[in-house]
Amino acid sequence: MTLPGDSTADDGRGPTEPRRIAHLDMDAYFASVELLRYPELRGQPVVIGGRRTAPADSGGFQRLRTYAGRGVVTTATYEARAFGVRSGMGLMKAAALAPEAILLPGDFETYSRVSRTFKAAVAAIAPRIEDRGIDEIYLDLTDVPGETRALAQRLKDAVREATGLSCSIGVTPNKLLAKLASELQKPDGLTVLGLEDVPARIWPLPCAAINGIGPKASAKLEALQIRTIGELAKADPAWLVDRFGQSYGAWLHEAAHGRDERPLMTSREPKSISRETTFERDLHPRQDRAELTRILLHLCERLAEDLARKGFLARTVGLKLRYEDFSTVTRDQALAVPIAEADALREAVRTCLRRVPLDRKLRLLGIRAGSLIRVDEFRAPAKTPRPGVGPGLFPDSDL
DNA sequence: TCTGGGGTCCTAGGACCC
DNA sequence: TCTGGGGTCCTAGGACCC
Repeated sequence: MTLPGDSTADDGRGPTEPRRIAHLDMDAYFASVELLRYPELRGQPVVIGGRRTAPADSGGFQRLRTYAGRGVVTTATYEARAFGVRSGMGLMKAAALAPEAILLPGDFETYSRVSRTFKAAVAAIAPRIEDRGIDEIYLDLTDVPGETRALAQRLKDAVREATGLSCSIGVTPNKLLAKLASELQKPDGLTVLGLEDVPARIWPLPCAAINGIGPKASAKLEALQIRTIGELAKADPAWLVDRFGQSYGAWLHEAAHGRDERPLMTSREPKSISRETTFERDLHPRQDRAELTRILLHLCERLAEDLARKGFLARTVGLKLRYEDFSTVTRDQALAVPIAEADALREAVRTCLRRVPLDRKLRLLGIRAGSLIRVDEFRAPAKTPRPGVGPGLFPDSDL
């Protein structure tokens, strides 16, 4: 995937001069933040995940084996990973692997605050940053003075100074390689690679190590006898295009050779805001109608709060249902007038709800505000009348 | 052991307009 | 009477990422 890069902009470098792009990734982030708070847990297997339960136990920590529910592992310490525990794994499965591991509920407010702290520390040294979520960023070091490795070490030191946490950094000519490089020596890693290092350092890795090759593509490649990035690099591009389509096939070939011209995105506008929840037990649209209605109204209120706080209006509203068999359906509704209030969201959701099958138990409800526009860029044509609100969201006839 | 919650991007068909 | 191509919007689903 080659986009016109910004590497030849008017920055004094020649057209062939490589960029210096860093990927900085916090090590076992949520778990590491918790270890700052509970140093006595250091060295133990600790798993973050699940919902905050009632204040619970008297002083002690909850053991994973006592968990019952539908939560997944958000992060695990390296000690817990040694038992095979992985991010995204169901907590019940993790409990079978590491029953004595400590289970802590996530505290996202704290993780966000620490995230802002480490990003500010980095920005003081390298201000061109692409935010990639709570625990990772890309940096453009091209115009930051200093020898590459020393500069990367300075960044690591600044993060540790500001937060007490370790991170791993990869510095390479582009984002794709930087992401791969930051993983190579985790935790507390520092890896500098050039394009010439790709055969020795990148080609032995499995294809799924590449950002953008997920479980599906990986399985398909494996079925084609392609397991490593090196094997992918040797595949004929036309053959890849035949099997993966023009766009993805061509990108696979470029990625395997470590080529990537994507520029850093130092700012972006959100495209959608959503809220969803998985129930503790599956709910039936008929028998549990009242509870489902209550949950959906609560989601509308939370989404309305999000929109108001961030200053956006929605021009489309989406509904998402997940059935007991994990199959998922979505319905979208475009709106003549952008909305943000809970009542209006509820009316839009009601029209979506009329278009989905409600004959099976549900495990998840979600709603989404899409095609966002900023409140201050939209001048409402006076007061628009809203449709009246009825008693329940789920229509009697279907339920 | 059945799989969270918040996002982005891509594809593809149909409607509709020029 | 039939054929057409391009562009945009809407909708649904799916892959992928953190």
